[in-house]
Amino acid sequence: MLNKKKQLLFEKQAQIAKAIAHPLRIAIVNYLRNGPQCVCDIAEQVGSERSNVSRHLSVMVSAGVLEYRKDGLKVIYKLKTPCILEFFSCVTRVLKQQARDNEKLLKVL
Amino acid sequence: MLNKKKQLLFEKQAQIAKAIAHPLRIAIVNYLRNGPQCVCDIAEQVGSERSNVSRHLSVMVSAGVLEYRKDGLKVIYKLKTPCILEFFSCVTRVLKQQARDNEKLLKVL
DNA sequence: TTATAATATGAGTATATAGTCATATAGTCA
DNA sequence: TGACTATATGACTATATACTCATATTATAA
Repeated sequence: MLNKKKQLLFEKQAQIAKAIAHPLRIAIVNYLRNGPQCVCDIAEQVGSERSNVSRHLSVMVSAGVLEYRKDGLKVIYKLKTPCILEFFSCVTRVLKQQARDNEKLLKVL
Repeated sequence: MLNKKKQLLFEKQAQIAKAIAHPLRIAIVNYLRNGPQCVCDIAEQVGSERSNVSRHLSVMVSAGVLEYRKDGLKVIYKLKTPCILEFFSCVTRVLKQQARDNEKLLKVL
């Protein structure tokens, strides 16, 4: 059985993972590779309502993945911990492995 | 706006992120660092019902994060793409940053 | 064959999350 | 000031996810 400390750590880690575990949020993180962007441009880029994007952004801020600054009317969001991007290189490896597996399966059929 | 290909990629990536975005699943992945384990031992370790653990395991298998082999009555699960573990080193960095931020905040109060 | 054990899964409930619309808030500028 | 713009949020609905219990499936071994 796990102790309380470990459980708390796993919950925190899960919160961060959850913060990026959504197609729209991944699209946002991906867009922010190019540098800081306002909500309106992000919404335009990912093709969703501003109110919806605003919510997704605040989830990622709470999780510590993004940070923002205000600039006049606009609010500019940016990646806080760019190591998040490393995660995607692993994810890509997983996807490539899946593709190879599917290929093998196809040959057997 | 995003094209269809990108959207599909982001959905796949989100599926993988979702597969580990849960405290129990993180506990499982963490336990599997030590090597392959059966459902009963995993359930014991993480402190949850076997049926529940079994479901979590199958989610991670579908996402390509885990794989399994049968051994008599037991089913042995293991990490398929250990690079998933790298994700946690980033997550740890995020958490440390949060801790630093909180410290700063405390000093201001 | 029968009893037992490990695992998986259907069905149900409870909870969490996403998305939309309307509205509030705050900054800009004529 | 008043009109306008960007963003955030409350309230709601729809959907997804987690968990539990009962049951099915599969393998083992007496």
